[in-house]
Amino acid sequence: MAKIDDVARQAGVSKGTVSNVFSQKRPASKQATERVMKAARELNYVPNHIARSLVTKKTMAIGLTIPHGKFFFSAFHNQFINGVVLETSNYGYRVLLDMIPALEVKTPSLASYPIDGAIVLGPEEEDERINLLYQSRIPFVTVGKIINSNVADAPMVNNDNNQIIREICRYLIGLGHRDFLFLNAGERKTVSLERTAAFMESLSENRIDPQPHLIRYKPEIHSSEYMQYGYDESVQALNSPERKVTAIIADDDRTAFSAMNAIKDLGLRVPDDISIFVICGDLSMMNQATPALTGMDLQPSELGVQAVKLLMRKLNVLEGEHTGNCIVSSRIIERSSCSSIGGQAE
Amino acid sequence: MAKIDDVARQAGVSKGTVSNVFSQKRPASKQATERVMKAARELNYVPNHIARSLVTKKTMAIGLTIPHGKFFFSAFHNQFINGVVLETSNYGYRVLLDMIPALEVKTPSLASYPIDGAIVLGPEEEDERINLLYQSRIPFVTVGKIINSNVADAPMVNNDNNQIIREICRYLIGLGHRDFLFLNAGERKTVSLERTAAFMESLSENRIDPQPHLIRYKPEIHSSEYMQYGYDESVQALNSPERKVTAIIADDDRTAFSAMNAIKDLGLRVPDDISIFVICGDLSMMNQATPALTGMDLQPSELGVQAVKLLMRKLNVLEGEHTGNCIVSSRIIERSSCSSIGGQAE
DNA sequence: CTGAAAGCGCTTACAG
DNA sequence: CTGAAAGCGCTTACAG
Repeated sequence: MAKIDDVARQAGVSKGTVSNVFSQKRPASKQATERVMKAARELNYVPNHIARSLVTKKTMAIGLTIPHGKFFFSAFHNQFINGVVLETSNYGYRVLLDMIPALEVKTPSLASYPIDGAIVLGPEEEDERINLLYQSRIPFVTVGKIINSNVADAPMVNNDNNQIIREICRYLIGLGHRDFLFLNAGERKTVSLERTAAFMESLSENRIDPQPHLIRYKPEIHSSEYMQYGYDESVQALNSPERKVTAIIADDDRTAFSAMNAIKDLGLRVPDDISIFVICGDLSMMNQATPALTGMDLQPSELGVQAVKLLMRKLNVLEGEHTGNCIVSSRIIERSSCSSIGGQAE
Repeated sequence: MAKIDDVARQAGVSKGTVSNVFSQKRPASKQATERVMKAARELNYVPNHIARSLVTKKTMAIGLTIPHGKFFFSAFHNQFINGVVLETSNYGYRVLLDMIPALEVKTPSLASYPIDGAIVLGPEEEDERINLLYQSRIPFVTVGKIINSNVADAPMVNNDNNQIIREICRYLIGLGHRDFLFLNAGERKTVSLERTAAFMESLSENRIDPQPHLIRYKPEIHSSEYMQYGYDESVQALNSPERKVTAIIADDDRTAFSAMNAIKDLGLRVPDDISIFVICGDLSMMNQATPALTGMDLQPSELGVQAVKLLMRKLNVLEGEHTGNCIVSSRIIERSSCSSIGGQAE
């Protein structure tokens, strides 16, 4: 590959001038520009991204650090990433998919992260990703709250999880439900903690005895086992002789689907016997189930867009103050999987 | 951030020795290693990835170039990317999500791609991504055939699209169907060309008149309009008075779902009136529809894994010959959305 | 096993 | 607007 010296020589200018033409950071005369471009074309020259990065200290990439382990994207992640990629490209940046801890293990000779900033998806308690990023002095934003960490000043984009759970409870309790199976997200996810707290509060405000053993957490599992969680937990909760559960709140669409399968296998019906509410699922998929699933619209794609904006602001790529956190709104999409306790469809 | 000179000074060794300790490319004495590590710890030193890249000419990242435009991941892409990310991390590499043309437009001061190799997802006819990559001399593999390009020697991973369409036709024709609506992928995708060719051949081998206007191609659209394609095309094909279509072959799950909605709205039933076959969809989602959808299992995750392996072999990271192309097997998952033409469930 | 020195391919004050 | 030169932070023959 041709390098800047080759172009400079062929165009009869200095390296600095070639640099100016390509970086556009300093003006170049029309004449010089033309000669440089001509030479560059002839030599098939393109500036070396790495060499440029070394001196500018910018990689023009942001990291998207996804949880490690046998991780599989859900529809939510999917849409979130869509939002991130689309918005990121608006600033001329790229997205580096990063499974930091997994990489650490495999690569004894670690090195700095070749990114200008990072988005941390789904923070957990004592999240190593956050500590790593903090130590590396890489600016980052989180999608979800940081809990139990000495790092607490990172901008955050989030849904209003407290509000969301309260709305769900109000809706379901309004239908007469008092006994819930809550199929929450992973146990260490801070979103789960937020939800559980709000759930307990909502119940006690409504003078309902919270039953901690009916709040379950998604294990860290492989995609193929994914459907098993909702199924097994549902069977266990619904199958006992003293069963009282009349409504299931499911973290995502898959969990809800597998719960539906369990309900069906137990000879029960949705929503006549059991209502199902999905917190974060793909709306078009949920609409395709029978009955169509009621749930929240969390706007995952918008979460991604806002996360990028926040980060770009922190990187001074986007102008404007650090408005701090950003809460993306959500609303209930009512379909047919929840009915009043009498069995009467809503 | 501390740099290599700082560590060398503090440890009382040369830069070269510090480098050896971290890169592990040359042996270092136990003593030197310890002193370097101690100094590094004290100074919080980590090698600068960019500086290293500049001299080694390796970025330790591969690009995943996804189609540009208002692109949204499907469940297929989702699983594919999962396979890519997981496998890539096995070699200590990272994945850079790239929407090349989109970036070009936004970034007048273009630069070389900071990647060691690339995976091109869903090649199209005269695909600019492929030309760009080829010009840049970046090794790449494609997921799908390259057609109508001067670049033809890139390793490829693919499903056997010809075989797949033939199997589908055999299956459906075996059920008595002779009039199909084929809701294919995007018009410029080479996979669509492969499928269409195989479809036409299968029909004529069975003495069925191919009806080109019943082969439709997915427009390049936004996620929210995505469901519209299958719906509109289905309505148009099924609504005409002289309708004969009895089976729909749908590219993906969303298209199939929207077709189902259309069928329902027209007062028809699946599979009694219309059979639906999904080529590339999320199997668990398809299982959740009513009726559960019959379709192919294309193993998207495995496609991703094999694409990475092929690329790693080309980059000499993975040993072994360039076995050339890799065809990932597929099979029909029979559920309840296809029945024999008489209306009798299969 | 280790050190001194050159070099990877750019950008950027500095001077003009 | 342009050039000469220093420097970004590493790795790597080369010599020992």
